[in-house]
Amino acid sequence: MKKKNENFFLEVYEVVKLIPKGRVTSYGTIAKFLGMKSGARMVGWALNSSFGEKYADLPAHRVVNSSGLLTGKHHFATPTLMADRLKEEGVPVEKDKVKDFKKYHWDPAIELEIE
DNA sequence: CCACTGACACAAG
DNA sequence: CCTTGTGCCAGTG
Repeated sequence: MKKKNENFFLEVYEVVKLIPKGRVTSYGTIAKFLGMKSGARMVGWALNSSFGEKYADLPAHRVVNSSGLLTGKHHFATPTLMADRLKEEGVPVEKDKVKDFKKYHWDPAIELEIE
């Protein structure tokens, strides 16, 4: 028997860590990339489950919802940390939302294929 | 075992 | 564009 979907967590972390600077992705994209089409919630759950542990290196601020909205900013140390960090990375944020999200959207299934 | 919750996504109004 | 409702999987009480 397998070890449950624990591997799923690691996959999420890996993908998130692979997100290049100045780029953002969505929970649904990661979920789909991992094969969980409807597991978008699980992605966020996975992050929240390990956020603050050894995965502090996890750039969760680069992960937003399908609309580019910073839904998880409330879980950061400060609600402005996420938006502020994205701006530092070079991603314009407008009203807790990534500007030109489509343009900054990073898709592992595609980007990783090109590399 | 059942009910509620959650860093979402999609459809309809 | 915004709000509401439903579906999804897993965890917690």
